[in-house]
Amino acid sequence: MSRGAVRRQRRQDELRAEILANARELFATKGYEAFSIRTLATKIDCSPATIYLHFTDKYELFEYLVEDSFEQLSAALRKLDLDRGDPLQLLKQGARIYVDFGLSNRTAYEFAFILRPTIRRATRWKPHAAFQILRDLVKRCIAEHRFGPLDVELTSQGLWAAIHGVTALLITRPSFPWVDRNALIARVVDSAIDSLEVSP
Amino acid sequence: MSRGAVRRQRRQDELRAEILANARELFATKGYEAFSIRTLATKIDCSPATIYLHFTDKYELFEYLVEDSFEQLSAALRKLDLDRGDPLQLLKQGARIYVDFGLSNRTAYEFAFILRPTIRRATRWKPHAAFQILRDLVKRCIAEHRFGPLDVELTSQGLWAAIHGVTALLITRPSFPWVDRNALIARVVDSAIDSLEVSP
Amino acid sequence: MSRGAVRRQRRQDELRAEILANARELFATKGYEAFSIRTLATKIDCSPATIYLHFTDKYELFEYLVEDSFEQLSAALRKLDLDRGDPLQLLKQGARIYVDFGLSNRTAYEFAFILRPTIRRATRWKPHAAFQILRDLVKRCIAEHRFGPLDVELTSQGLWAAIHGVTALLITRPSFPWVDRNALIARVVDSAIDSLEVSP
Amino acid sequence: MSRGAVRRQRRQDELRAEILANARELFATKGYEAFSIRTLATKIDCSPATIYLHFTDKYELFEYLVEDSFEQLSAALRKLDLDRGDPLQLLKQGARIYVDFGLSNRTAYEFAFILRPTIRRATRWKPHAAFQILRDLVKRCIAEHRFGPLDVELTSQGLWAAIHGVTALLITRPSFPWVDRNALIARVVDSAIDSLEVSP
DNA sequence: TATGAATGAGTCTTCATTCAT
DNA sequence: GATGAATGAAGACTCATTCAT
Repeated sequence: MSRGAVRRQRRQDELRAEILANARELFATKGYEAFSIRTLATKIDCSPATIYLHFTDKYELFEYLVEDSFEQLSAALRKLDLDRGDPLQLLKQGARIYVDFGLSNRTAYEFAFILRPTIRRATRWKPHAAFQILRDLVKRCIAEHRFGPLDVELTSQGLWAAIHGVTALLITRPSFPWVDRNALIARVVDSAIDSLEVSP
Repeated sequence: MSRGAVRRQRRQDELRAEILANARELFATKGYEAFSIRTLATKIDCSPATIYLHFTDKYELFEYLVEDSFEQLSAALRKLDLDRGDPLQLLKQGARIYVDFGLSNRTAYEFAFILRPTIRRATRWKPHAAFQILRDLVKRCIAEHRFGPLDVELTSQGLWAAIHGVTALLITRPSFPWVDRNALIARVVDSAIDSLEVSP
Repeated sequence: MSRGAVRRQRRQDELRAEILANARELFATKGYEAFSIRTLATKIDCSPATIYLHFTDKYELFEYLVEDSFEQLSAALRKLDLDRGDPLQLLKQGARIYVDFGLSNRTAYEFAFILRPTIRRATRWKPHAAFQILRDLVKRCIAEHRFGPLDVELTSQGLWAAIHGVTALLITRPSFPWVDRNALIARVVDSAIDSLEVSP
Repeated sequence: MSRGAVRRQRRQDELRAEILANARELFATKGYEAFSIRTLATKIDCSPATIYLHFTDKYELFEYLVEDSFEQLSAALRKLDLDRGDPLQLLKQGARIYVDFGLSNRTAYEFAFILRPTIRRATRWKPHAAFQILRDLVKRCIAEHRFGPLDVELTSQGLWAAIHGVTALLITRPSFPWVDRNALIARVVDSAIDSLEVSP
């Protein structure tokens, strides 16, 4: 690749990154419908047509951000050393990472679990990688007798539901008079997991 | 009030009710932004301008439906005889009613806890009546020593978060491969509450 | 109807008429595709949205003008007293009226026989009233032995084709160095009809 | 010219040919306005900018195709041996070739006689070579006393008009319930010419 | 009370064209 | 010679809202 081409590519990438960053922001604050390519273009100071050089349409842009958000969440969870250590501790840590990820990456969390495009161009929500990780940990907890002989799928979904609950509420109702967030999260996570434990 | 005035008032009320019923439907299927006064007017066969005689704008209409939805939820919960019986059982029943309400009144639940208007005209989300009921039950559980000496507020919020989690996911991600819904709900409720119990 | 309503209706009708007149003009000069609702709106000094109060979309507006043009042409032809007189003379007069109509109502003629919308929303071109009149005259010519025993349909279509030819060329290629228009039209009409005559 | 230059020139020419072939197709299906350089570029798998290396703009491309179409039509007509044989038969054959050319080369015919670009950059339609051939035959018919002492120009234009009529209608109104096309064409041609003949 | 008409602003998207490389 | 990137201008169309009636 020539010097010029390299430079061009770089500018290109920067622009794409800027589009994504701003789109993320806008989608999350406005929701799918109220998000407008025009506004986005204005915000990053380019013409609407330029956006279309990178994404074929609004929905594709949205979809990309959803994928990307799942990606980020999985990445965060993969930082755990999943195969070693007490699975129950790992599960609690995982749950905590999940919630924390949501709170420090609100927009990503919104894409992954809250926003819904009106045009459901056949968006089927399938178990995501993060959920797989959770499930694997639950499986280990059962296998290693930290939990009773529970149904893996049921347990995992129940757990996910509980931690999604805190995360979603803290994100979407920030003005509610919440108690200390850390305590709240801890309580939800502990309640959900402790009850499954085989008492020693 | 004269006979005529009465009749007029009645027609008035009917129209208002029709507006509300259809608006609820539309808001819930389309979301705040994609909802259109025009479409609403067409659906109930009147002019857009007529809607404005009952609600000053789209947002006010939305807000009304939010209030109303909270109302409905509280009404459902008030069917419990809150002052008698085992508070722990009552709490579980209450939680179950909460989730069931959400699933059989998706639109109302969406208004109360999921939808967010784009224009955040300083909507402050304050503890709603349903939450108060929950809290009162928690308080009784503690007072009657079914729970340990827990923080009422923290416990109540944690509980709410968990049950909101299932409800919201079941509503907004219907195409996810959920396990049996009843079992899932039961698990979330039980997990959240059992762990708080003072072991007998 | 109240005084106010009448006045409103009148203004309404005027606007509609203005829309139609200007749309006719624009469609004819620009063609279907290049015609723009925006331009039309600007020309009659109203907002684009206003146009949509009268016609649901560009295509419907176009279609209306097509219908209307056929209507006008038929009206022009119906001025002939079709049942009396020498059918051959009537036929020649009819042909002449057809061409003259086209030349003095270019836009109407364009709608009826020249313009084609790109989006062919199933526009099936069916025999129009003007063509029926032509055919009836041909039928009479045959019945009254001014023509030989010709096929009515074939003869009528052939005749139509010839006179459409002159009309279309004179309209769409005005800068061609035509001979005297009257003579040309007369020639085409005469040639097309004389050859069918039973020599006396 | 060097070997390299020759090869380069060849590639060049091929590209140009491809542009033209596809542009012809697109212009004819979509009309002048709906034709898009972008679509063209996509179709032949090159960048829009590349098209501009061969034609200064959309209009020039269009114009070239018009010229070229006239060219093709003349070529088809020149297959007649114009100087020998019965001029009247030749004229009929010529007319038939004209119509057939139109029907089997719709796009070319559209360019030559039907399509009109919106931007009329002062396109003056001048007598084309095909017309000249027609006129020459008419002249011979008169000179050789197959026709009466007619005005050459008037006769030629009249003839052209008639055969353009069938051709244009058959092309632009294909869904009309036409009688047998061959018979129709024959009728139009015969009618137009027979009437000019000096009866033997 | 109810509404038909009207509109300004804004939606997504496409286009012909230019220009630096 | 060829192109990828960029854009200004324009396309059809929809909407919340107002206002005269």
